[in-house]
Amino acid sequence: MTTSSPHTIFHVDMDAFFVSVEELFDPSLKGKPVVVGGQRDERGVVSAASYAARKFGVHSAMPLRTAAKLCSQAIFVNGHPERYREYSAKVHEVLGHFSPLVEMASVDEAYLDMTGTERLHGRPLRSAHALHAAMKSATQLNCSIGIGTSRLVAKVSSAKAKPNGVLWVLPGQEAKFLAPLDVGAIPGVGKVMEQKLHALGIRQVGDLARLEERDLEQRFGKWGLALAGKSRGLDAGGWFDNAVGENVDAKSISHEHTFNEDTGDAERLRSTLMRLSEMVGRRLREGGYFARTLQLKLRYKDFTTITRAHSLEEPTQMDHQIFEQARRLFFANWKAGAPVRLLGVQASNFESGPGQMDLLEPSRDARWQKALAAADHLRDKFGESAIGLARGMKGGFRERVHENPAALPGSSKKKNE
DNA sequence: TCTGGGGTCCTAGGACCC
DNA sequence: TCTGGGGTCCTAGGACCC
Repeated sequence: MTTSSPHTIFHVDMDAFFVSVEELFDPSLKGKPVVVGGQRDERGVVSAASYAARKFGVHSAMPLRTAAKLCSQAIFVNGHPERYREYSAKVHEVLGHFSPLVEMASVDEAYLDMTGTERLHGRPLRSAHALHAAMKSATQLNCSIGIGTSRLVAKVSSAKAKPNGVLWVLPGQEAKFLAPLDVGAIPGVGKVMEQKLHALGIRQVGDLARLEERDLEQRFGKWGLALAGKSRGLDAGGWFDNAVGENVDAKSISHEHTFNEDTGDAERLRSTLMRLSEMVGRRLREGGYFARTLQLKLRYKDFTTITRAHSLEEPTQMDHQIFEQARRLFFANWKAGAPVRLLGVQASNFESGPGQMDLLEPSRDARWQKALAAADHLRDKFGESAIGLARGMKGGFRERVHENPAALPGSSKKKNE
């Protein structure tokens, strides 16, 4: 982003989104300590907590069982991803009335480039309040809005505006606004980086801004350089540099599953890999992606986790090819019989289309494509359980797919909700 | 406390080629 | 004979985000 004529960026963040949506479906939840993400005795983490629950120390990403201990009277609610998608679409629609440049950063937050909309919508604070009101009347949901000259400043200020507020950081005031905040407030600075900075006596963003760029680069490489810019309110590094609304293609598609209880049952593990492979294949076909690299993820009881990848000669989007690699990688690396906590399958390294078809048997791939298209169609029509391409499921057993809100990107928030 | 699921980006080492 | 260095691809792991 250039400095010549400052951009006006809005960051719109829905307040306690999952909880608020659940309240619309069950108004009796209002005002109570509510935890969304699963039941109190389940393996899993909190996707969202109501403000009443947060008073007990419950927060996103915390194990459900811990939340139950902290707040025994909390009401535990399973997530409903389809509801969140539905409301996310409503949110998106409202935002579209305010700027053509809207970018949903996750289900419950978005960036808007409001540069040059003043003639239509008025000054930033005025349009933000109009947006806030329009959001409430269209969705019955509260949001908070941060306004700044960069994504970074808009995002940090929306966090400061919570709950249900609007905050505008005037052009030129970015460094002053950020200076007193803890370094952990900078998006991209997590626990590890925060500790490293604290160890150097750097606690606030202002401390960071006073350092020489070169020193930061020497100590932290590329990321150090970006950090120097961020401390002054600039969008530096990675995704932040993209223009708002710019379409970015997916880089990977993955599915993973944590078992309710660890299992060393080879047949069960195999059938889970099959199901995950089908889910990945399905999404590849929906998106029109062909993947060259397939990766297996394996987590044991003690949480040690390995990933093993393999790149194919020709990219694929077909279930059986994905499964073939996942299965091979699994049985080549699994300590046979060892209890497994999690399995995952990931596709990446996308290319635009399939390469050479099988010359010896040109009809083979085509037949598969056709069969899969038909299966996808049936699933669309009758639901996920209508059909399984899973062959050789001797146990006759499939792990049940249970709808978890966390399956949505942007489902939990470690901070700043 | 006992740790989900779906992503992105970065680093680092080794293979391989020139 | 000993010893380069750059570039690219692949793989593994980890920090971080929502």
